[in-house]
Amino acid sequence: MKPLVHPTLRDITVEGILHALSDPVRVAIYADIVGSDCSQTCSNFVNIVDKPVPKSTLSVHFKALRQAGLIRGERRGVEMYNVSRCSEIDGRFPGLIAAIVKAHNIQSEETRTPKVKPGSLKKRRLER
Amino acid sequence: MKPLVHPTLRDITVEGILHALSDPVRVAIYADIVGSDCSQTCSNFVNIVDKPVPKSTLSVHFKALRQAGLIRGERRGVEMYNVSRCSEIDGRFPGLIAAIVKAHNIQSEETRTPKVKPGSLKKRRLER
DNA sequence: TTCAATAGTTCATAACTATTGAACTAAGGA
DNA sequence: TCCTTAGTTCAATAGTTATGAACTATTGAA
Repeated sequence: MKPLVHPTLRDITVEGILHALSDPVRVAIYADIVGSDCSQTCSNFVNIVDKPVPKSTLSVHFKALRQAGLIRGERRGVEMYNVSRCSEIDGRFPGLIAAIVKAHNIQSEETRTPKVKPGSLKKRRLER
Repeated sequence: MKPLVHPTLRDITVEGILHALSDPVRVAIYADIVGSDCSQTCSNFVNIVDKPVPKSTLSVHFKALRQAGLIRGERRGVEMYNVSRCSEIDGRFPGLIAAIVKAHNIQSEETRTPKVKPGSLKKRRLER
């Protein structure tokens, strides 16, 4: 099986990070990985949003997060464990990851307990 | 001519912001608008990156920034003036915009004065 | 060693999104 | 009025993404 590729810190770009996290599924996965203190397998995230994410799609999302330099993946047997590279990234772009994850959490919290009357938002965020 | 549409603060999403700023031309335009104290017309940005940006493309990019809620545009005669909505956004997602613009500036600075051997970077950013 | 189960990847294709030249609109002069 | 300038829209094309189906790789059990 092909070895996993991870960009060096220098090859990580702001645009790449923002693009990777501009997808609702990927930002949810990433916020979860950043917030957890142990590494996580792909299939933990099948139900990260309301609708189950197909495993081929999950695989593509994890590849996108790896290639953006946001996570590091390691195969262990049949599974793959993923950890965040946020402390590395923080050395180069201080505060960036924290601000994005915080904003994501604020938004998720709003969606979970909306201040406006439920259903009045045109596009509810977790729908696809 | 069609009136400009701007989302309300509530309708702005983190994903929308990240997507809008995941394009190298748009993030450069936006960082410039945030960093300047007066409003800016579209055509000021034709040479924001090394290669001139066609005006139809610029128009689409400004529409994307407006629809993401990042800027507010106002037609004045034949021109359009644009200002950042960062203080509004900061009320909802504190520190997000500042962190992204700062990271963009760090990256631009690195590219302008590379630590690695000159010429080894694919895309050098020209100064304006 | 063979089989089955499990985790993840690859491929093909369909659906979507982005770029841009050309034609257009609208405003402000001369 | 006609010209110029600023920006928009359209249409063609190029590029990207999502996902079911088929695949590989690893593990454990029989």
